[in-house]
Amino acid sequence: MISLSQAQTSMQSHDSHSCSKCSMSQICLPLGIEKNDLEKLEQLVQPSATLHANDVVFRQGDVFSKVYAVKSGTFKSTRVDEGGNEHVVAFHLPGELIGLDGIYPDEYTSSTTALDTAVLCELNYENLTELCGSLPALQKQLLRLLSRDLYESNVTNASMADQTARRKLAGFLHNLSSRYQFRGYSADSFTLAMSRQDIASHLGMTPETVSRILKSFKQEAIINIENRHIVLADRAKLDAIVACELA
Amino acid sequence: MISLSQAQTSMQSHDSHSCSKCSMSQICLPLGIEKNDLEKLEQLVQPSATLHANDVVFRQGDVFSKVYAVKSGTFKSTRVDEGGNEHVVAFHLPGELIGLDGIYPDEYTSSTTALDTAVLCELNYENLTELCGSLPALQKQLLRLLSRDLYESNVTNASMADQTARRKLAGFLHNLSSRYQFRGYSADSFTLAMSRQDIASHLGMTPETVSRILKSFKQEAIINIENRHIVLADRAKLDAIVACELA
DNA sequence: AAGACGACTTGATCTAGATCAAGTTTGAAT
DNA sequence: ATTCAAACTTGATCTAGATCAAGTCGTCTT
Repeated sequence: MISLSQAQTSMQSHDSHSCSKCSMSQICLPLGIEKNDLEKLEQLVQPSATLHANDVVFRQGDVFSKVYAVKSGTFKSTRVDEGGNEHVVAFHLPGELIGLDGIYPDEYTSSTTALDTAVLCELNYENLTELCGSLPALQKQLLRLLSRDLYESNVTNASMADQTARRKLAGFLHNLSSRYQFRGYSADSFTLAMSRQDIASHLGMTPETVSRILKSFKQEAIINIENRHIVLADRAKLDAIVACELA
Repeated sequence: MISLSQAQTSMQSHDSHSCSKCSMSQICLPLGIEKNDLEKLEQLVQPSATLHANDVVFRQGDVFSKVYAVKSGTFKSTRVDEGGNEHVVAFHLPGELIGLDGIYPDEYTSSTTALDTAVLCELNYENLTELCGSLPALQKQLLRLLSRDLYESNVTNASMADQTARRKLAGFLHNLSSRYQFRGYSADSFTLAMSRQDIASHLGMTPETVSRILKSFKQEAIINIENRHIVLADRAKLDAIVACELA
């Protein structure tokens, strides 16, 4: 793993950046902002250099000062709890904000690392909230994105408790698929950026169970999976498992 | 259960209200706002009539328009997932905001009901965000409270996955205790407003397991529990279970 | 191309907690 | 006070998934 200081050094900004040219602008913070106001937001945004798998963005406990928007690539946030167990709290796709749960405690509550080649946009939180004061549309969108994270976290909570491992995993694939589709990628065919171990940790099960259930999904022709490339072959069956209509 | 319309009728506002006189003002939205600005916030706040156990505040799927601050009493939010299973997503204590996860989808994502005698403060969300534009301190606090909810939800997630039922339940009692203490109530002696069933649903286990583990905690002199009144008798042992230092 | 270390899979066994099935207690309503 | 239904407890059994233990495969390094 790359050290924090190394990671930070590697995140020198590129010179040119423009939210208006970014493919995520209709999903990310700029959504709803007038074109002439967009410049003000762009002045706050510091794009990162290209990051690689295992590069660390920030560590749990670091003083909170910035939020990050995913421009491309995938990230995971992991948290070590009071008992010393590490859990994958969330995966982050392009257009999503990272670090918002650090606002309240004024420190990051989880560590975030890149899972593949990725680029971030860095925003100083103080400056962002200040700008929100004069751009109602920006304030609105920031609150919307925070609310979405809260909603996603609550849903994950609900679908993790109780449920069988099959259903959790079906729900996870379904969720990933929707998020890819929302971003204009294929809903049925994508590459998992995370390891089986990461998936297991996120869903509260063991990697062995993840492996066995993916295999059973494949045998039942619900998915086709080859290493980390997955094809959702039978959406109806997958949804039926999520909806508890199928064992 | 009282119907939505009944509940709404029962929530006629009281005439007088003042955040400055509310005992939760240093925990709730008013935190950090100048005294002369506080009036503007107070004009937005509509206090509810006294609510009683099982009164419904809003239902999952209702159009989002208001957020609610708990003035007194306890609430639970429950969500029915795609599979038709109901889960307790969160419990809400005085000074906490309810409904924030409805901002993004523009509808409430869970149903909220009172667990005991309680009073709410109702705030129109549009008016609230508008006021945030002119009161930076209010904007800051709203974002902080949203962030706190996100953090709490993530932690719940992490501590629910994986863990033994003993640890989940110890963590739950620890969390409740901290929140009571933060509000100036006793950290070691309180009454559970929620049923064993609700606790079980929130933690992803069965009521039988909750019952058995509470009994074992009592036998080990970690807690003393009589119906819904609980005394945390051995904080060190409880913390040790949360920290996985004790079976 | 060889080596080596993770990542992943597969199988055998074990157990925490679910499920099923009665009880018992509690507190609200008559 | 009595009744009743819901909340809670207790016990017996069962099972999904954890754990333990070898494997095999993939990919990065040299």
